[in-house]
Amino acid sequence: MLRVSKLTDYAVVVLSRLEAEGGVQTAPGLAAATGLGEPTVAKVLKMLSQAGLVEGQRGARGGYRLLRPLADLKLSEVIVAIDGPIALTACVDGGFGLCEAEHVCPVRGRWDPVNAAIRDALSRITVAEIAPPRAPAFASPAATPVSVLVAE
Amino acid sequence: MLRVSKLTDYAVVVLSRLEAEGGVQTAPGLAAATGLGEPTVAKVLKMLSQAGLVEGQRGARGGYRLLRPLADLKLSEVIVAIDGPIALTACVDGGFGLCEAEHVCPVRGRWDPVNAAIRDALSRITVAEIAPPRAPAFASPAATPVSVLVAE
DNA sequence: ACCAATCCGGACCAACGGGGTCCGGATTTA
DNA sequence: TAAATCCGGACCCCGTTGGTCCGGATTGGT
Repeated sequence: MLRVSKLTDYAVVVLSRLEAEGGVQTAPGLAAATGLGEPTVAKVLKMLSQAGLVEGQRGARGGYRLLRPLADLKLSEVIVAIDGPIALTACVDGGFGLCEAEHVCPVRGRWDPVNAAIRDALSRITVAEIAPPRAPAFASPAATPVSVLVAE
Repeated sequence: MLRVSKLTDYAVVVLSRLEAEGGVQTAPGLAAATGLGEPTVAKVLKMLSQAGLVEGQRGARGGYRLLRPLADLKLSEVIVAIDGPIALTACVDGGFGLCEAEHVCPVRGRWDPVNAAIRDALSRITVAEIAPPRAPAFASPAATPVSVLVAE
């Protein structure tokens, strides 16, 4: 499938929402605005915070704020923040001790150029490019019964 | 992690072995030559056969043979054969009915250019480029002290 | 004509990781 | 002091992946 995790997808949504609204926003607020689960959004924001893509401010009136505009944020950075290093195989750029049969593995290190190509491709795309252009966040707060749609 | 499945990795190994040896080879033979499990190799070959990358010949003296030289085989073809369509998210190029919240998903279709970029990158690499140039088991026993480095 | 070798198609099962939730603690504001 | 909020982790459930196995079909050899 060659998939990124759903969390990465969510991260893009949350980030775009952060930029659309601007300023400092709480995790529950972002959850409500995006229609995602509150604990899930919190988890995503924590990861993004650890990666230095957003900044969390504690206490009452706290929340998260964007550290860089999305136009300066590479997609690869988000993927790395959520999914970890970008590598198509477990043998990450010739690392040792990961593969039990690495001393006989005939493709050791040969995936490296492939990984590099993928990283390069994902570095050329910014989050702003895949974030929904619709800045208007109005989105009919009561008219978006996401929970209803999802609940089903 | 953005990983391809292990099976895809195995496929590259098996394919490279197929080309290195040439002609028609049996699944058990390839398993022995690559050090992979026999049922696993058989499974990989079946998938590659269904995808039209190799051809299986039944009966005694049967086996598999390569239909195209590895230099003409794109890496993306192998990945598609084993892992299925290349798409980073479940929403494959705007397909419907896959995501339960697609009506309200703000990033619907926006991953398409990303997927295209990945496909493009993987299409520019041939299997021959990542296959080991040659894999004679007797090649350099002393020149591969990897097992010593691993020391486990 | 029979048997052995081999591919073919599918079912089956165990293990790992992802996705989602929850809780206690730390920190800041009112 | 109390409320709001982030922080760090533990926890569990489910789906997919990886790996195995079996019966059937096909082909070549004896």
